[in-house]
Amino acid sequence: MAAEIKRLFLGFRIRFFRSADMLQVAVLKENTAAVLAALAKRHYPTAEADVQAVLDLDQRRRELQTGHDQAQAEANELARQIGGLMKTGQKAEAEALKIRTAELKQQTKTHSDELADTERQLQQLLYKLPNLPHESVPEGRGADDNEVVREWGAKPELTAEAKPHWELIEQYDIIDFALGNKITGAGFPVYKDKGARLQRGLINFFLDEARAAGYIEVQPPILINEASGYGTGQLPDKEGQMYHATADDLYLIPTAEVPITNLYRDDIVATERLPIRNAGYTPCFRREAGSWGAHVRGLNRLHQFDKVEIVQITQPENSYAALEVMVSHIESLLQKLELPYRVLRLCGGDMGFTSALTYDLEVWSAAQERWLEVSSASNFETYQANRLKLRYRPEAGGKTQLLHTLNGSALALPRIVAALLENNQTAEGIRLPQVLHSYCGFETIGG
RNA sequence: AGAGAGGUGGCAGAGUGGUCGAAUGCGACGGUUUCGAAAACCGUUAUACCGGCAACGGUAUCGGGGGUUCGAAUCCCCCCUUCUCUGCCA
Repeated sequence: MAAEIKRLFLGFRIRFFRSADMLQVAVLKENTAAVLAALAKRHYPTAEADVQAVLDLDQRRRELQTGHDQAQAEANELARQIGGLMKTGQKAEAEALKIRTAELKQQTKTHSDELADTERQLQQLLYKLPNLPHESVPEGRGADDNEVVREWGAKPELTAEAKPHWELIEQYDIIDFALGNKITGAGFPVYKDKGARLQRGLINFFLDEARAAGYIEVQPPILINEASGYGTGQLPDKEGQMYHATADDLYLIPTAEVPITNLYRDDIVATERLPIRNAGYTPCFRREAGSWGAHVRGLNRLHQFDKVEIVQITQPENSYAALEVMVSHIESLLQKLELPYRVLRLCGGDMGFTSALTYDLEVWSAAQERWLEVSSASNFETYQANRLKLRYRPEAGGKTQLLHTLNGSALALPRIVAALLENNQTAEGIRLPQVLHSYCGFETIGG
């Protein structure tokens, strides 16, 4: 799901976040060498030039800000004096002051135009820079360089007659792509009978587990406005990946992370509310333009799918511990579903743009004989919080500081369903894992 | 969807062109008082940026954006949003 995260987070915003940077300028300034080293791990090509340009633009920005403020201060003072003169009827004196005022007005206009321009350039540049990888992120350029942290479970031995899930769903008539084609289009399957009930059971199972793990359930809107799209980074660059309802200028969410994380946009969170833990089930919509290929048959890639997402917002010193706990929660789901899986720590070259550290979880799909990504859990540190203006106050009366945001899928349904069907197929039908029996109201499909 | 009325600091609520970041009340925090607490009294109580070691000073922000003006919470335009009535609907 590294690619997925990348798709989701490449977009950036300028207009809504005048002073929000992606990487904080102060960090670049004070730790230039460390930043450059971290960007090298990402194989980010123009790091040195970009960082230098950021520092130069920031310098320019300060100068303009100072100039603007001084001119404006003088203008404000003159306005006060003119007010006093008008009151006492000294018209001529007031008119004399207006001459200087007109000058200052021109000056502040020039300054603020230039300032806005400089800030825009600075933003664009900062938005180009990816997050800095955590020190534990392995070196590497692509998926082959990801580090397998651990594997769990034994891969099932299937018979020669074993089928991939796209055949099983037809055999048992539980998921119907042709019907979806008729009413919507490709990639919008219809779940029927036990297929539909399995979906519902999985969603309830995931939500109940999340609640037991301390996550507060939320049910957010699945259409979001432009500001939210920019808040978590889907817009504007990845606009083409979201469905856009142009009549109302709203977007269908590609993941619940967008509305849930944006819940806390512009907040200064009271310390006693931390950490924030939310879980939410939503359908997710992705246009997946240009990403279809021969290996994405059946449930492997859809335009609409269901997912339970978990989100955490923590104090900086707690975020990496929180990430580990999130991953073990996701693992516990897979273990209860009795699906063999492995945990990958993504390398610098494969990691999503906004992430500092990402774990992907993949289940073994026995009939396809490949690993399927079913979850991606990331710590974004302050990268998203900076854009969201999501802060807290470490000490009463002290300065605000950015929080850390994290999220993970727990879990995305389609590939889980694919693996459940394939791995558990027998001559007598598909035997569901014990934990799902009460959730679904049946134990087998077919047979 | 149509008509009308609103959107001000943590909350409530003044303010309709001039020194207003904004009265007053409540809440919160600190202090005085008290054995302790309540009450009373005094004080503090937004965010961001710029300058400064700091103290502090400056700038911006009264739903969002633009405009008029020497000067805008206050006037004008557009948008968002809340409430009431009508319409429609699950």
